[in-house]
Amino acid sequence: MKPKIKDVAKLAGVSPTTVSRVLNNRGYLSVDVREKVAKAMKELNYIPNDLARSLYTQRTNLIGFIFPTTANPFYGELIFHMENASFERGYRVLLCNSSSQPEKEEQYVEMLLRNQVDGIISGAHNLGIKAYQHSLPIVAIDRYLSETIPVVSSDNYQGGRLASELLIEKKCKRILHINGTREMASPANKRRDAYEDVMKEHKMEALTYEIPVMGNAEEIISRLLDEQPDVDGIFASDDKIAARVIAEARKRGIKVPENLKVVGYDGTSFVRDIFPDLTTIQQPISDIAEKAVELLVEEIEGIFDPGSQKEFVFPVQLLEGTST
Amino acid sequence: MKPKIKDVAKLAGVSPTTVSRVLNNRGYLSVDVREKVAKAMKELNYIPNDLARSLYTQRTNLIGFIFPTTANPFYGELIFHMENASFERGYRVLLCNSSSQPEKEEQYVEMLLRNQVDGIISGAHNLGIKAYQHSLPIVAIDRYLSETIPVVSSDNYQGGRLASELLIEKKCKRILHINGTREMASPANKRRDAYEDVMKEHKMEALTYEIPVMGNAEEIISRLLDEQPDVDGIFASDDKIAARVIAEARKRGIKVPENLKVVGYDGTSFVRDIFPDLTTIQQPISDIAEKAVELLVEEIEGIFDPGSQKEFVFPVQLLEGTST
DNA sequence: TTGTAGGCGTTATCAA
DNA sequence: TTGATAACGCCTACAA
Repeated sequence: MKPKIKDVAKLAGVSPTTVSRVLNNRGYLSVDVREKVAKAMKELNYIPNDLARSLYTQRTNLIGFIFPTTANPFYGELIFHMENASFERGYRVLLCNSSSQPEKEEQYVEMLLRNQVDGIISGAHNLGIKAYQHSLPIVAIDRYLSETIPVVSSDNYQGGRLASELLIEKKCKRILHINGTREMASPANKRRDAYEDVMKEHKMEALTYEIPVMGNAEEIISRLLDEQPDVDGIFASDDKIAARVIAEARKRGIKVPENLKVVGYDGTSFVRDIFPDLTTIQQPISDIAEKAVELLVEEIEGIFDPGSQKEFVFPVQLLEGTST
Repeated sequence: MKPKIKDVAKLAGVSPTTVSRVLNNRGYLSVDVREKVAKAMKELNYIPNDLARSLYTQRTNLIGFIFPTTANPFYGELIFHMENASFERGYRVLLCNSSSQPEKEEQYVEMLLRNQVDGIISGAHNLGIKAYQHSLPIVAIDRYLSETIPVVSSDNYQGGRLASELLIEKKCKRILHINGTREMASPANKRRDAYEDVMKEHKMEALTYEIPVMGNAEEIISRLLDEQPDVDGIFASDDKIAARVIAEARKRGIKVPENLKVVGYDGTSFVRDIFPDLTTIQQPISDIAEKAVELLVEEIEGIFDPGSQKEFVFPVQLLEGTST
């Protein structure tokens, strides 16, 4: 069996309390005892049981992440940075990929609560008021979850403007937008708002092709190119869609950027690596990740009051490739 | 405070034991009591504390994942599928991204042990015998960790052959390979072995450019193209490198595939989406994920004996794009 | 069919 | 400076 504090105590010839003290470096301890205990721990290869500890302390140092999917590098990178930031602060991460079963998001929340997580960071969609009711520290990324849940995001409106204005500068006459549906209360909708505002300012018609959550992007892109033969500029709401637009355009002999200019969104380092030609709006993923973890941990530790500030917005950056 | 079993019991007018029974559906229970308890739980919004339960049962239903980084879609997709498979089997996932601090991998293992995980799935590099010593169920993906730890992987040798032979079929005369260094005991080395075997069989010179773990791929690719003006075929050990080769070649005015043919490796769905033109060897990621979880869970539950079979290899598939 | 009591491994209070 | 004891929330013999 795994050694426990009692075993260490017996071997060191002290009481369990004393062992616990050296473990947590609390109270007065003679050097002698310290050494004896340390030796016994090493000898037994003792590893403390955090379950038992957490049961008593009422703190697990566990954070739950609820995100659509690590398979998408945007979330993958976000999660990578958040996990690092959490680890640095002494927190571990319980991972939930919600996208394969969006309706199970509530199950995930309950599971996290059963596991006594100290807080949750969510970038998923449907997480309603339910989770908040449990009065657990929560931070959202790019999603409005409720009145009192702070949201960390990039400056989506600014990003939408940058992308749209770039296409105008580049003399595009017919600029279209591709985005998800408006259903979810996401700050990402502001990308579309910005696009529409910019179009209006330039007296151009705004038209957005929507891709439903479970929709077939391929098909919608095809349809767009069929229906809009005079399109010469496309602002896609993420890099994956932008890349597909370019692939489909090439297939049809439409030259990018000569005949069609395309701007994406996200600018993950993976896509930058693999597709450096793509013009895109880069989100400061590591800043967002760092901030979200910082907020959550401060909320958990009672330093940050979630009522004090609701939104944390980070600037984006336009990265010009050769697709515009 | 959070309601506990005692509170539920009081409200339902029964003993805590009875509540525990309906919770676990154990022993004999009258319908009447069942309903009363259920009602009380709902009323109090009771959520069981898995910590306490685990402390007693000595099982957490927690699995630790140790992988380089979710930022790489190959791992991102693998982890996505593994998390789903785990969830379906009633297990939750503690996530560790080891790549930012490779030397901390042992810390991660210890952390997982403190958290009393039931098992570990690892695709990281340095995890030595140490972890095995703790006699915890472990499954490795694409890494040899120790004699008794089962390895799940795709058929790397076959993949290496497919890639190399394709380039030969396509009449390439000077075929190079790009891969990581040989240091780690990884089945991925077999991709290189296969390349070398195929070259030998065709009496061609084999030459591999190595990219160290922390190395600059960009630079090495540049050097390769500088030093090897007559190269007309490259087999890259992953899609990211393949894509970079293509980007660099284009920059130099080398036409792909006319003057240079490139084959990648991995074939993640993300890269397929964003770069469908790339010829690649696709790993059956979801099969690997599913198998790894299945093995681990069976080992945890005492069904699978890790001594019985050591390797689980899944076939790969050649996907031809226009880069060859 | 239901309740009592003790224990899972740790920590903190209090006394020595 | 150290040790006995109770408690964290739950589960299961055993008793009723």
